[in-house]
Amino acid sequence: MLNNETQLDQMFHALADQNRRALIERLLAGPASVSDLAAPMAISLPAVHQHLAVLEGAGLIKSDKQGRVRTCTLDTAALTQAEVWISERRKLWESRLDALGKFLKTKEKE
Amino acid sequence: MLNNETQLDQMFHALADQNRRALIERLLAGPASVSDLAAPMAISLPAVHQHLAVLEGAGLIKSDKQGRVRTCTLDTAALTQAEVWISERRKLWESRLDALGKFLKTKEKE
DNA sequence: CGAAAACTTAAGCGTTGACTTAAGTGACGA
DNA sequence: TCGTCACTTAAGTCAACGCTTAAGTTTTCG
Repeated sequence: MLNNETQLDQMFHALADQNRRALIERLLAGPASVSDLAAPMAISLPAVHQHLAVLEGAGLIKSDKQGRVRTCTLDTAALTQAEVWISERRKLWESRLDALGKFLKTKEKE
Repeated sequence: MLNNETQLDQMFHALADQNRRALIERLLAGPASVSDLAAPMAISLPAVHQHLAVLEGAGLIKSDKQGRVRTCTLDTAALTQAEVWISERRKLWESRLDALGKFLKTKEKE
C-alpha cells in the first residue's frame, strides 16, 4: 500500500480539477462507460481517459472492462479518507478557538 | 468573490502538497511567523513564502504583517467548504448504494 | 472476413508548479 | 546611522499537467 501522504496528495490533486469533479458528479448517478462519461464533456475522449486514470489512481473510482466497454463506478473509501483528514483538522482548530475564547472571557473578569 | 468552482480548485490544489499540509499542521498549534514556519522545513524561505501565498489564496490561512514580521493564522472557513463538498457526495453515493442493496434484497424474495 | 465501435497508447505542445539563488525593501536595535 | 533581521521580489530551471491529434488494439456484428 502506498504511503498515506502520497495517498492524500493524489486524492486532493484528483479533486482539484473541474473536469474530474464533473466526472465524479456524473458517476453519482450510477456507473457509466468511458464514452458515456465523455459525451457531455467539452474535451476529447483520450483526455477523459486520462482523467479517469487519475481518479482511479487516487482510488476515487473503480473500473472494469467487459468486452470492449469499460464501466466506471465511484468508490468512496478514498473520499472518506480526505473528508476525515479535513474534519480532524477543522475540529482541532475550532476547539482551539473555543479554548482561546474561554480564556479571554476568564481574563475579562479580572 | 470568486467563482465557486475556482474556489474548490484552489482549495484542493492547496491541499494536494505535503509541504503545504505540513504548514497547516504546524498552524494547528497556533499562529506563527514566516521564519518560524520555515525553520523546520527542508525547503528555502522563499519557497515557504510561495506556499503560504497559495494557502492564503485558497482562503486556508490569513496573515497580518506588523513591523517586519508577518504572522499567519489558520482560517477554517475554506476547509469547511471542502469538507462539505466531499461529504455531500459521499453521502449521496452511500445512500444510492443502500437503495441498491434494498432493491437487490427485494429481488431475492421473488 | 471486414468494417465499425470502444477504448488505449503514443507523441507532442503550451502552461503551470515547485523549487532555487540572488537581489531587493523596510523595520529594529546597538 | 548602520548593520542585521524578516521577509519579499525577481528570474531562471526542470518536471508535471492537461490537452490535442494520430495511430494502435480488441470486440462485436453483419
